[in-house]
Amino acid sequence: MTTASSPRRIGAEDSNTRAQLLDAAEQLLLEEGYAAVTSRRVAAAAGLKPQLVHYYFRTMDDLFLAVFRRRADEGFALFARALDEQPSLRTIWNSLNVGPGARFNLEFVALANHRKAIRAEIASYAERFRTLQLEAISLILEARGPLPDGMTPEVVLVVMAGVAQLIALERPLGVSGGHDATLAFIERYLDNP
Amino acid sequence: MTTASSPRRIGAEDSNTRAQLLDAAEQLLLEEGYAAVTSRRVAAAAGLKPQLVHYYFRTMDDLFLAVFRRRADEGFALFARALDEQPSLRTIWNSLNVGPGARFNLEFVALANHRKAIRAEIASYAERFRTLQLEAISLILEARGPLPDGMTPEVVLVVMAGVAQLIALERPLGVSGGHDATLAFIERYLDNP
DNA sequence: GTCTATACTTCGATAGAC
DNA sequence: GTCTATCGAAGTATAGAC
Repeated sequence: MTTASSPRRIGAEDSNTRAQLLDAAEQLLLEEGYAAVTSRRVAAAAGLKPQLVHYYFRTMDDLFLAVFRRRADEGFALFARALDEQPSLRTIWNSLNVGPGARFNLEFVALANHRKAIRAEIASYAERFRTLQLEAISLILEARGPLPDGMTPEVVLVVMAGVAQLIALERPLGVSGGHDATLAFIERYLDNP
Repeated sequence: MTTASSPRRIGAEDSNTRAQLLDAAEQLLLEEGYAAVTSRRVAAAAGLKPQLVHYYFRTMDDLFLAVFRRRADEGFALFARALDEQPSLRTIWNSLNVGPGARFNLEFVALANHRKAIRAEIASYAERFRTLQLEAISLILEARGPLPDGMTPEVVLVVMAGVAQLIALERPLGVSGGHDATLAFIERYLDNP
């Protein structure tokens, strides 16, 4: 998890305290945005001293990366398993951050805009995830028969992902124009090829 | 622009210095994210003293709001005018932040997640914009003839907005899977009812 | 292996000088 | 009407004590 060879010592990866810090950082990120994830605030939320953050994570970037990886690995595994059990359009739709994971995403993308290390990690994860989704949706749509002209599986995936993300971004703001109608439209498509 | 009655004095709204600060803040926001927009960095970018930020904007929130409003008002006016000249699906598609305005949007939405005053402003703007878009797209689609079952003008608008936003978010990260195919699909739809 | 004392930098904001 | 001197709080990070 540490970025490079460093003279300073770093806490054990399986430490309980470390996990508490990760939890606190994740919650802060979701509730108040990445700018609120500071060493002091993370520590305070975990009931620990600020310096401990730097003991377990050499830099704040290391902390952000650890938070991201934990969620990403979990999300990837969950999706792969769901796909294995039930390879349907609905499983793919459910994987598209309609829930709380979307705000998480938003914060990381915003963060990635000005932190190189984080950008690389997010991009790599997003590519892997999209590839897996694309393979799955191609098989599923193929079984349904031919698609309208120009509408490839890629297009269906990007449209679903876009709609899911737009709604996830707007809903917390209280903007909801057109959401219900679009969700209904997608529901119908999921059920009915 | 100031939030409330305050004992402290605030610089004139048409001041040249003030405009320079707004420009600097906007550029920083786009290039480095909202967390980089601090009084000191804004001032440095404008070649001015940090305290001037607080002279022209009582709080940093006031500065953010001023930056947002300037762009939002301009965007709204541009769109209304474009719509008047050429009321087409393409005009609506072009208004959906495919360009540089998207990152701007992203930063503000992220910012809105933890600043009440900003959230209210953005939500109100988004609603107004969406309403105008919806009126326009309804007229345009009506003229094209009946839509497929369940696909209302709202749905078309949300889908287009979602795709535009997804691409705008992913492109700077270097993620591009499915973008080209989807853009081609939309192009075809814009031209060809 | 785990945590604390501490250095140094940058932040937002105000009061008051020109 | 415009800008400067300055404060107190918060930020990241390191070296070293238990």
